[in-house]
Amino acid sequence: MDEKDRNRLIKRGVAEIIVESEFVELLDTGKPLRLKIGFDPSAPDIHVGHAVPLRKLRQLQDLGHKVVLIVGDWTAQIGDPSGKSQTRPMLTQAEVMANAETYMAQFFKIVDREKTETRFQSDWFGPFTLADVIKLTSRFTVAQFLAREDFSKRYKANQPIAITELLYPLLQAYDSIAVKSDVEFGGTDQKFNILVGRDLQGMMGHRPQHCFLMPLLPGTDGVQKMSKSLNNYIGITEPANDIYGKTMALPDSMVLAYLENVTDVPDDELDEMKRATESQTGDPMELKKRLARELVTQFHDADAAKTAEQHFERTVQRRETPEDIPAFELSTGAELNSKRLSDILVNAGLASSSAEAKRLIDQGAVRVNDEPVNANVAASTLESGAVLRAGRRRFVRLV
RNA sequence: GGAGGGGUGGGUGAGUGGUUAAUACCACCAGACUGUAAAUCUGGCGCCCGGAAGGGCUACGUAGGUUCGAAUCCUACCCCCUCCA
Repeated sequence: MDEKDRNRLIKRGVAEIIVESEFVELLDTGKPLRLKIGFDPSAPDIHVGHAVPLRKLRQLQDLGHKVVLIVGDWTAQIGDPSGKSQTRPMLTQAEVMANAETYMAQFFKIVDREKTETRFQSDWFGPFTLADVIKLTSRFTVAQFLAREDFSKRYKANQPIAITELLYPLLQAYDSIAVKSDVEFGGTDQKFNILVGRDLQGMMGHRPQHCFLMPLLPGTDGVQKMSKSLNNYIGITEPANDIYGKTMALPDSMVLAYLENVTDVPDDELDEMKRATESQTGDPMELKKRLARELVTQFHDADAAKTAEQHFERTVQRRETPEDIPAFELSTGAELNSKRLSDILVNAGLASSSAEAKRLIDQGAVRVNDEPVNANVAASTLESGAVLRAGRRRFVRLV
């Protein structure tokens, strides 16, 4: 591996490697490594933020290394202490399996299934006894765990910390023992947990794993990290138009970070983009379109990217009506006569309640055949074939 | 076990008997502007009925109660935090 490739591997889209020099040495031995990554089967939607570590795994797989995917069916019941976590509802075995399958279907859109070993925590935690738990917990102190930022912050702010939450890093650490991992992957927020695994391995006579920490991608709001619960995410299974549209709605300041971390735009091209952005000689919208195309191509294909771009240019930039819009069947006769525009908006899914529909009408967001409609007219005035629009991007063709 | 503080809309957080569907900020939605975005400005932001005017219902941890009227008072319960043990 030449210098350039190696740099790309250990620098781009990587926040920190612990210990980097040792990891590089290990890599150079050519020995196939066991790359650990885990997930909790509680919220199985993978978004572009998750793609950062997954893409890195893929790169390493392509060099001959093996991914060990851990289904956290025990840790899912605790919930990773993110600061707001509540005791989570226990998942049934069936729910765990269903979630795991949903997750893996997405996971393997990025990671190579052939070079992946999937393991369930219950394999080793199922037979765990209280004696094992005590032995495990006795290796660490409360002070060590309070060093973790989440915990210390909450502790100082008089917010509850459940004892089970303290167990979370321990379980995750023990996973590393169980699967004999050489390297563990995660976001920078996983630093503490992964290091506990490294420590535990050392204590138990295993070779300590290296920690591969990836940056947390900011969400579409440009401020907080991307997450489903903040609704600032781009899901990798979302329709092409949505991926494209959400990308275009990103603040300009996010574009380079996304290009660097979740696309394969060549390094020198990326450098050129950075220069152009800094000197303000580039075209920010073109750059963002490039990103949007890259993402759609990655999670769908190049054709879908082209179509999505055309759709965006037509509907958002030129505010025209797109070509293929969902049809909504108007009822007929007496039933129709008793309804009004607001009812149709709700039934067609353009508004979530009739109160919202009326608000949209009042605010001039509703158009019929591109003509604003400012009154809640009778539904009978609507003709089939007409295009009903609410806001920028919600359309329906009446039939 | 004891003493004290607290639970309000997606979030933070006002509100101590009526003009409170509930201040403010954030988030969100729509409109204007625009290069997509950001910024800015304007409006909105529980649900239902009604063309509208307006009306009704539900909501302030849970369940009861007092009152013409309760997020606000009372009782019980649940949960959280702090200090003491």
